[in-house]
Amino acid sequence: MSQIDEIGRKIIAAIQQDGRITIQELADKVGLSPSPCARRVRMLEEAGIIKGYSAVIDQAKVGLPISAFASIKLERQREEYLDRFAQAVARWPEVVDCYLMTGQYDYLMRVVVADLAAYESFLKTKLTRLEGVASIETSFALDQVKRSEVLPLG
Amino acid sequence: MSQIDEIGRKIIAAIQQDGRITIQELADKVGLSPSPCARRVRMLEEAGIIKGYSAVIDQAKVGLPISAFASIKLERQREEYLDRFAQAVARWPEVVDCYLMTGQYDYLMRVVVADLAAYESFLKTKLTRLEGVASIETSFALDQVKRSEVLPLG
DNA sequence: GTTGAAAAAGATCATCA
DNA sequence: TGATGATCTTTTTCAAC
Repeated sequence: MSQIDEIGRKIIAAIQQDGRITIQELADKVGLSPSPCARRVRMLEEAGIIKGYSAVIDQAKVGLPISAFASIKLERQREEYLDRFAQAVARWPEVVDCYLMTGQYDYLMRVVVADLAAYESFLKTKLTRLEGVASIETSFALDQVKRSEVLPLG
Repeated sequence: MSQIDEIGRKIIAAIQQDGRITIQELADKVGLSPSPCARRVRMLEEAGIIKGYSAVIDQAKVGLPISAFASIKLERQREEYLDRFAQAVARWPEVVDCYLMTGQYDYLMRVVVADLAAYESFLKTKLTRLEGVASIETSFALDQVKRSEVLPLG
């Protein structure tokens, strides 16, 4: 399963950097001929290692300059609350990332919005209305210092 | 610049969901014929709205199950420190996301590693060695509840 | 795993409305 | 800005090595 060899790592690295690289270029880059290279990519897709492909969009340029980080505590970590929370989060498009955390908070989420008013609205009409939410603490990002699409393989 | 019309928004939404969608399919989906659709995609690329394309990789399946969130305070928010910090972060592949923040911390970063030992090593050999870092607080993600590649456009 | 060739699919470009 | 059709590139699939 996670028995990925040197060539597999090279493919994953290259395909993260350019999700639209052609099989020929990729084959060159990893030192393979096109056929086995294509076969390997297909295997990575079928294994779920490559989950999909996406265009990387400039948030600010599409009118969404704000990333708000909300740290959330639930009243109790009851299974029921956790499930409901996950379902709600899945429905809300503003929430682009959400993690179940160790430590003093239960969740950390990144919320992408156009302005503070939109964040206010997200809080009032969605997050605070969810049952079981005990507290919310928000920090705002002033600037994105780094965003890498490439995982640190070997 | 951010004068994106309905079709532009549809293109951006669709191309985030599938970064390898063909121009034909995309054209169908947004109600255009292939040529003008391709022209629009190229314009979005040239405007930097589409920054690139990437394969979405399953972190856990490539042996990187841990996301650590480090909140960092600098000694002083001197320009010099900020620049150096940004440069260091750019060099470290473990740091996949990093934001300059409002509030009690200066930075929030997500660090992707194979295990706690690797995070320890990241702290010891890299982060704590950087001049100007006053404090580091880490929380670990137990689970990824959501990760969306799609921004909440209109 | 490699090579090479043929068929199918997609992208691109000039041109016209 | 959008549509159409010709051309070129790329991908895929297949054989044989």
